Amino acid sequence: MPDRSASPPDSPTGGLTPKAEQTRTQILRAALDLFRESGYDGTTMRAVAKAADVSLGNAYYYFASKEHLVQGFYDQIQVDHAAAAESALAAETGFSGRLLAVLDSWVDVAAPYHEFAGAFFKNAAEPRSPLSPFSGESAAAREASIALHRRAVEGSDVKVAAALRAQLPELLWLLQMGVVLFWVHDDSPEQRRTHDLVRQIVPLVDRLIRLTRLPGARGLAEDVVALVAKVRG
Amino acid sequence: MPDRSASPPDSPTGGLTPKAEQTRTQILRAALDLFRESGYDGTTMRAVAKAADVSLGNAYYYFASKEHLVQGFYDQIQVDHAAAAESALAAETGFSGRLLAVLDSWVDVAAPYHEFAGAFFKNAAEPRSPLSPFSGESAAAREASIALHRRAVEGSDVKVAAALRAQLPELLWLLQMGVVLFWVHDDSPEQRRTHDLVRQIVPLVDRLIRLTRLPGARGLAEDVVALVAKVRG
DNA sequence: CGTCGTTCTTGAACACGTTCAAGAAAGGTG
DNA sequence: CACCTTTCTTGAACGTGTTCAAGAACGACG
Repeated sequence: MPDRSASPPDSPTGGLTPKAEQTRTQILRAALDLFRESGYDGTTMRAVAKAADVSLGNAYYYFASKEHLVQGFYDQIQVDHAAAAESALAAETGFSGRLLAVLDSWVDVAAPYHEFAGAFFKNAAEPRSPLSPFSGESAAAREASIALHRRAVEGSDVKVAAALRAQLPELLWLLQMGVVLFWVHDDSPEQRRTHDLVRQIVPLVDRLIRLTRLPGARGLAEDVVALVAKVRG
Repeated sequence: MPDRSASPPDSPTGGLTPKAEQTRTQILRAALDLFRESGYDGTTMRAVAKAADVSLGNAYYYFASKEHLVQGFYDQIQVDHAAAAESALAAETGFSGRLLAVLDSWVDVAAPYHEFAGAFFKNAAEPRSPLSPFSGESAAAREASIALHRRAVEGSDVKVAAALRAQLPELLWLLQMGVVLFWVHDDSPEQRRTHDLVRQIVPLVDRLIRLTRLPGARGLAEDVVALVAKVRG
């Protein structure tokens, strides 16, 4: 009796895949090409299968759904962002500059996918979707992104209230999610408005963080941290 | 020659509808009932049409798509919220209490739709969707919601930096959007965690606002307002 | 080699959202 | 009343994402 719930390699480079891992990447590559070319809705699973030289059913053997193909896009952009941010970070020592480096490099890296991203962004917003940035399936990418912000913080000179320090990278990641939300809605050419937003908001964040060391604000900062900690669980 | 782009009453209670407006509400009512009962994905347009005693094609004559049926849900919940918040506001004079009244009453009013909301929330997140809270089609509901927050601010004793005062209702509306985002992802029974979030974040916001009058923070507040103003355009 | 269990592959079939050509009612206008 | 235009109504048909029963290919063990 064949396994009813035929679950193939589920993770990007899942543990269990002999050599037909190649077929998987073949499908994924075809999908990303078509997504880029015709957008998400404009790309049919039949077209993906044909471009990858497999049958329709076979595509579904490797990817549980069309949405799952998008996870490949996530992984790709995350890797690209990590590389771009890393080289931008090398040139900056101030906190402000380093945060700007991380945020701005994301906007640059994501630029080619802007139109396509708008079309499938809705899927990411669905709570139960594996594509949600808060989902368990996205944990790896999320952690990697938070780690990037941690590097931005730790490599800098920023003085921050002790209680806040540990949580800061996660809060900055949240800020980045906000930037992404804005970016997706940004119709301006070259996403100039998102660039402007980033450039203006970074010094504000910088000042806000330094403010947390003032007597009147420290307690507030601690409460914010406590709130985030409680709410995250 | 019949009008090719057969556009029927587009707005909720659009100007031009003789008496067959009744058919429209009939369909809408059937849809909302089914949505509540079986969720968004579990409800088919065929089922809606049958429940409303019209043909499938006729449902599409009145509503351009399944998503457009959801606008009815939006309108309903906004009206309910306005009423609930109004009565809650009557009992509160402090800013903190008034803000809590507005946010908490939303969570209460929306509770019956929590499961259903999660299923279609993705549509609202799509930039080009008319259901997006930032879209032109949602402008009316958005304005009404902002007006509610304006009432919360103006009826209270809060002292806020002048520059911030005008923008505050809009910022609070943004805060509410954040609460909605959290609510949609909230799996806890009765959405207890969202209630906790609201109850904890309100005093924080209260303190944060009062802080904007301190010398060290006032400039920052003004810059935030300037940023929001620029970014909104 | 033969046999069995697992992994992989296939295309037909299903249910759905949506479109469309065709026509029925309804509402003037003479 | 007859005629025409506009509004409304219909169900078949299309293309889509997804499922499924059936079997091919493969690998291990005797």
